[in-house]
Amino acid sequence: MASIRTQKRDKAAVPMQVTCGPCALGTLCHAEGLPFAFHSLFPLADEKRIRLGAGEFLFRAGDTQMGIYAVKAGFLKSCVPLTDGRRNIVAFHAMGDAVGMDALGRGAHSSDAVALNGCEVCLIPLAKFEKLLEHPAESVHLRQLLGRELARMEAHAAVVGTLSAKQRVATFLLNMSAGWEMRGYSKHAFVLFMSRDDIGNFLGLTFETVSRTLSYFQSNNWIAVKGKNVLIHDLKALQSLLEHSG
Amino acid sequence: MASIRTQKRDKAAVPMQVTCGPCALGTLCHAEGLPFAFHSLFPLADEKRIRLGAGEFLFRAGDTQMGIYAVKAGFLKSCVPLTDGRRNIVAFHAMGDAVGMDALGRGAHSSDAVALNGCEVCLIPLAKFEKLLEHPAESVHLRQLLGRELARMEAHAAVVGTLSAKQRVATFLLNMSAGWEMRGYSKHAFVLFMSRDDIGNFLGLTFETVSRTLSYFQSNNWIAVKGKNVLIHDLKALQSLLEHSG
DNA sequence: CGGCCACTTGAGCGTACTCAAAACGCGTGG
DNA sequence: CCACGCGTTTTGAGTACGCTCAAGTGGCCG
Repeated sequence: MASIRTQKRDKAAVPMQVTCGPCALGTLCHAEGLPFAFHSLFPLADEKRIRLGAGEFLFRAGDTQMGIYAVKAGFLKSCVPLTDGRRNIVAFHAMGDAVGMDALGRGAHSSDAVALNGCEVCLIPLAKFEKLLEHPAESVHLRQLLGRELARMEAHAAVVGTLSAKQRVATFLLNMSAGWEMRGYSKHAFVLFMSRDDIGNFLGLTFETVSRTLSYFQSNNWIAVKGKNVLIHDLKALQSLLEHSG
Repeated sequence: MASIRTQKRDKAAVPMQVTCGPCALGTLCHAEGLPFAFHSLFPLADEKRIRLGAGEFLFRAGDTQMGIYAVKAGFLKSCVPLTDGRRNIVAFHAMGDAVGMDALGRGAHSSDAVALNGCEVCLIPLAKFEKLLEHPAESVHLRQLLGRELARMEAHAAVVGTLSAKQRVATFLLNMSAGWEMRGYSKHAFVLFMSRDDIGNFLGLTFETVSRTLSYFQSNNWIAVKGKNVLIHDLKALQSLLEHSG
């Protein structure tokens, strides 16, 4: 397993001071696979940049919406509050993602957005946003973005509602893999940017079950795991887990 | 339990021929609690009305999007296909709801929409839709609708991902109750318009568990159930189920 | 009345959870 | 540099919740 590097550079790579130079937002705003020039919305965003440390809140559920945020660097999670006080992670966000759109309904956020590590986001103020959307093209872009997010959330609800633990973790790995590939990185080797606890919370499992399942995949030589470093040896094996119900 | 009527009129009430007269869409399009005049979008829809029998598809996952649909009468469900061939219900739709918005991302639907009984929907063709949205007010309305739907789906993902069976069924009953109240009906007495199987599929449970849980609630005198007829005696008891984790 | 379908209820099982302990990584300080 | 301590992760053992399989009930329609 010499090919798995440790992640020493994690914090060094995001030293709380991210400049726009290395942040290739211009090209990576398409990273979501959007069929349009999403970055046409975001150059404006430079005027209001926000830096967050690990664990800091971008916004909290209930906060009135200031605008929409574009992730320039680092990673965040979206958590919806439950009636019993717990929080459930419903999405992870990486470079190029838009965050905060669920507030467009009420004008107030229905979820928290929390930085997983040092990260930087751009705020597009609501007023500017409205003005920008007077252009039909941008208006269509936003609708597509929202539609895509809605479809993604529907798929996630189906995953946590029906699949077994092994299937959920496999789906998670495959989605991470596809996400990195879409951003131009390897689909076989990547670093999980969240804890086992976060993965479990996201998938509706305990962190012990996540850990056990990853170990199981590794014992089958489908993957290699070392801490947050993942190496996928057999994508097809993971996919085939999803093809048979149960 | 004499106050629970049987549902003899179910099919008679929706006899495959719904006129616009009894369908109070004009006022009920606000039924979702939208803070705007949603019906300003939908008068146009009259030009293309669609009637569906129970079990008929409004559209299927993969179909190219023709437009957005407004439910005028009856009930539908949205189902996302899983890789193993099964389908998972991610939403139910009633009078006044908009259906098909998850296709705005790809231009193709990512879920099926299936009629639960005889029902009638209005199609707003995509072209007309785009033209209508040139008006800023309507554009904002649609964004709010999408944001609301997104927030609702996030909440649903959290429910099926973290809550126990009793909590899920309680949440479901409370949401049904709130939905009927919002539409001007009783929040204590209503008719479930879907089967136990559909409820289970929606909540990530088996229909046996749904049935057992309803019986349990009834044995506690929190509700009365007879077939699809529900009478809620103790809303607070159901709510208190959600206040303590586990 | 008979058949069908949706629903209810029961008994036993299996997956994922709970509780618990040990190993590991990482930052800090001697 | 190594020792220490904290938090995360791994692994284990027992439990419980919801699932599976199965029988029985009730409503509806031919």
